[in-house]
Order: sequence, then structure tokens, then C-alpha cells
Amino acid sequence: MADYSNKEAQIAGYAKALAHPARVAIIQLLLKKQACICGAIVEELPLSQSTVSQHLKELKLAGLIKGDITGVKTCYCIDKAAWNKAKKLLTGLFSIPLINENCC
Amino acid sequence: MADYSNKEAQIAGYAKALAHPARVAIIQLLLKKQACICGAIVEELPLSQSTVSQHLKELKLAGLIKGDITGVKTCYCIDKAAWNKAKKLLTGLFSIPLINENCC
DNA sequence: AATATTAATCGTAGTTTTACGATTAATAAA
DNA sequence: TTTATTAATCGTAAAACTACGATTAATATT
Repeated sequence: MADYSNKEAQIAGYAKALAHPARVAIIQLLLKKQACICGAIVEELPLSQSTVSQHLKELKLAGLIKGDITGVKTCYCIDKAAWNKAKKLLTGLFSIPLINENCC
Repeated sequence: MADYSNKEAQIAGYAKALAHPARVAIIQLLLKKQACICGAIVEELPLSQSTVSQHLKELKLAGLIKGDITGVKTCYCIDKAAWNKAKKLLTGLFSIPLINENCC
């Protein structure tokens, strides 16, 4: 009956950012530094440039990445602070002990 | 250019299941066993019975929970195997070392 | 047998997401 | 200065998501 907690909303927010394979792929590319320039990311994905741009925008909106424009190119990278926060929240959820003494 | 990997799709799938605060709340309730019967879950959320049922269905579809009907009531609980798989995939993503020697 | 309870499903409306091509703005190269 | 490159944004269409009330099917209770 009560409203959601801040934590729940934040977890959901970060989960939402990772709720598309393209965005998971982008994050992995950035983590492993196999790509960083927008154009290179586009080449790695089976999507059009505009669609990839949209996914990058969503990741940026969620705070997980930031973009750095230099000249005509844009370099993206993980936002360390936000990434660590997401990690903390998500791993926190998964580390709740699961003792199955339930009905099913 | 190539297609997504299985792993990426699975991560995205589990993330999607957690991409709504109501579903995060449900998972937490089940983990902490503060609720289990559908009706009790409904009482804990600021949503109608039908909407909660829909969220439960999505979590079931993602494999994270299972429902056990006994009489007129339904008891839900975490699917241990799937939950552990999700945990492994998500924590795996978050445990990729983040060395920021990038452009930004 | 009639009524109540529980939870799934149906129908529906509004919103959001996803995807694309086309366009634009900015910088780089010729 | 003209042309090319890069990436964001716009416009748009289709699909998916979210929410609700109403209905339904099943079991419990009276």
C-alpha cells in the first residue's frame, strides 16, 4: 500500500538502463575499452547510427556513461561513481540471503 | 555489426525483469519472506490487484519466480536456480575491472 | 445450493520504447 | 571555400509497457 522506496526506484532505474542487449553491449565495450568513439560503437552493433545514439543517450540519462566531444567525434566512457552505485545497489539486492523455506 | 551474444540478451532479460520498482519490491518481499501469498503482496504495493498480477506474471515469465496454487490462494517464491543465474550474470558484468584511462 | 473469496485474465487507454531514415550542426579535410 | 565526416536530433511508425476496472474460474464458506 505504501509507496516505493528510493532504493527500489534507483535499482529499477539502473536495471532499466541495462534492460536492452544493445545497452549491455555498449557497457561491455566501454568497460573493456574495445570501443569508445561513437562511430566504433555503432560498428559493433547491429543497429543504425541514430538508434545507437538513442541508446547512448539513455545510458547517459541513467547516468551510467558520459560523453566527451572532441572535434567531430564523441568519446564515451563509464561514469565511475554511478557505475559503482549501480553495482552496490544491484549486488546488494542479489546478496540478500535466499533461504527457501517457503511454500513452494 | 554482429548480433548480440546470448549472455548480453540474458543479462538484458533479467535486468528488464527488475526494471520496475514494483517488481523490485516484489522480489525483495519474497527474498525477505515478508509476503508470499499474492493477496499479501498486493497489500504491500500501491497498485491494483490486476496490475500486481501482471507484474507477477512478468517475473514468472523471466523465470525469476514461480507460483504455487493451493486452493483459492497462490503462493509465490523466488526460483533459486534462475535467481542465482541472474546474480551470476549481473555481478559478472559489474565485476569487470573499471580502469579509467579513457578519453574522458 | 448459494454466496464469498482469491487471483488470473480480458479489454482498453495512455505512455514509453525501439527502430529507422532524413536532416542538421559542427568540425575536418580538400 | 567547398566538400566530407561525425554524431545528435527530428519525425514517425510499430511494438511493448503500465495501469485500471470488469469479468471469470476456481475453491471455500455458509
